[in-house]
Amino acid sequence: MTPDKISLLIADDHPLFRAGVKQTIEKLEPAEIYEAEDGDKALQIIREIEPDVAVIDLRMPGKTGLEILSELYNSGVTTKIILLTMHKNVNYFYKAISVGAKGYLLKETAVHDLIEAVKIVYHGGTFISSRLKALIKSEKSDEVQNKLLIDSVNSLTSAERQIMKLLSEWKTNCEIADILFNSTRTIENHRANISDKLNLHGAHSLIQFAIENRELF
Amino acid sequence: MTPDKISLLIADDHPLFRAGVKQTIEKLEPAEIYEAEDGDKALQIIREIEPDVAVIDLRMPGKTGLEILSELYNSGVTTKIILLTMHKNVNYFYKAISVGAKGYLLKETAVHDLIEAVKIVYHGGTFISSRLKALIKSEKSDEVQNKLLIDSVNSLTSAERQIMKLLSEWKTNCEIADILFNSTRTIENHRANISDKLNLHGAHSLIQFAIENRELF
DNA sequence: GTTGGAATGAGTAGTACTACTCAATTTGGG
DNA sequence: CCCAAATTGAGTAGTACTACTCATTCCAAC
Repeated sequence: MTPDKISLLIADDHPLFRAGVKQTIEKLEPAEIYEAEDGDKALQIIREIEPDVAVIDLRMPGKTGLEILSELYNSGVTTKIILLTMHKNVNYFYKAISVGAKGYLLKETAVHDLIEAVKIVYHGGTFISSRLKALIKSEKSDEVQNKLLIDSVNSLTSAERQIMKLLSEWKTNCEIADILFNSTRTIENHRANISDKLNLHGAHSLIQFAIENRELF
Repeated sequence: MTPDKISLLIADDHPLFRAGVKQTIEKLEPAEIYEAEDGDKALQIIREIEPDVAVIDLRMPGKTGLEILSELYNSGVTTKIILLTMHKNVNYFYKAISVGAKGYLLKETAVHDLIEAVKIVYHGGTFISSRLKALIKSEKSDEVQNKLLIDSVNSLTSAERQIMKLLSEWKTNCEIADILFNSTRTIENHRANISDKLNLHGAHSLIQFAIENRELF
């Protein structure tokens, strides 16, 4: 089917998982396979070798998959990137798409889907886990809502982003104020503005969002 | 080295990861390999087939690895169980050991370590990721402290456990009170007792512990 | 059949965060 | 240079949780 060997990067910090992906691909498709165990090495290999396709884990030591996508977006690199993650968080999916991901696969996905995704993306298409598609449709949060939510997250200022990062580490307002050399009142005001932008209300809704979506900040 | 084929169960909800483990073992060691994609199937296979060794993920749909260990503890089943998880949480490790795990491996572990662990455990020994051993030693929380902490967690009453479960789902005191048909004051008192047992103090320390150690409840 | 743990509930005081409004200063881009 | 956005800070009121103390009921084990 595919006349030439596909060159492929597998980036994941779990050696056993990389072995699974590698052997699955090799068994069914001739391919030149590169491996990376952290985000920095993955980025380096993509820039130096420009493989046809890269299958990248979202959460890795060093740079996350989303950070790699952001850095390569509009950089002229032709490598097509598929995110492969265990996170069913739809916000991560919308973020990935918004920074140029060509595919989004859940780790719970069947072996067959990975081959399919690599082929399709290699030929210029896009691939999304059917399980995730179902989630997007079924969930109470409808599609438009979530796209808007990602736009809101992207609209956060750097001070606001900083606070979300610290919140995702369970820091209190007091601690954040100390770290940023600000008054507690300032942090409180930033929090209020963030909650406003993200349409969050109630007790610990903001810290919950920060922790459940920490890769977005 | 090993005269007879080892029979081995691999339980993990990620097909690609199972493929990695399976092929890694098969390449280097003759083995009869079974697979399970969730906790219930894993438990069923262990009870029916009693494989020599079972490599089980901590977090799975259905029963978790820790729940499987608890159910099999003192049940007479001879299968030796190795937990294989990405969680570096030392509390999970101490809990696993306290319910009879023979090995505790991090997913970031080298391929070689898995083979080693299976062999050692098969022959009656125990195996712990060197990375985790390092963590246990280095961390500010010393070994004795953490063992005591697990004893404290195990000493929680059923009402207290229930509250920790609900807290790990970000429920507020108000919501928990409604769910359990209690007064908010009762929940507050239970929370105080739990914080006392676990030696937790300050703002959101209890909900943080509940979320970061949810598999313990 | 009493004793101790568990579960239930309350009083009171203090801290942390939310939910509004308002305002001064700083800074980057047209 | 100027304007809009970002950053910084505060007033006030209310809610959620912490940190103690204390009391009642229930149940199971000795």
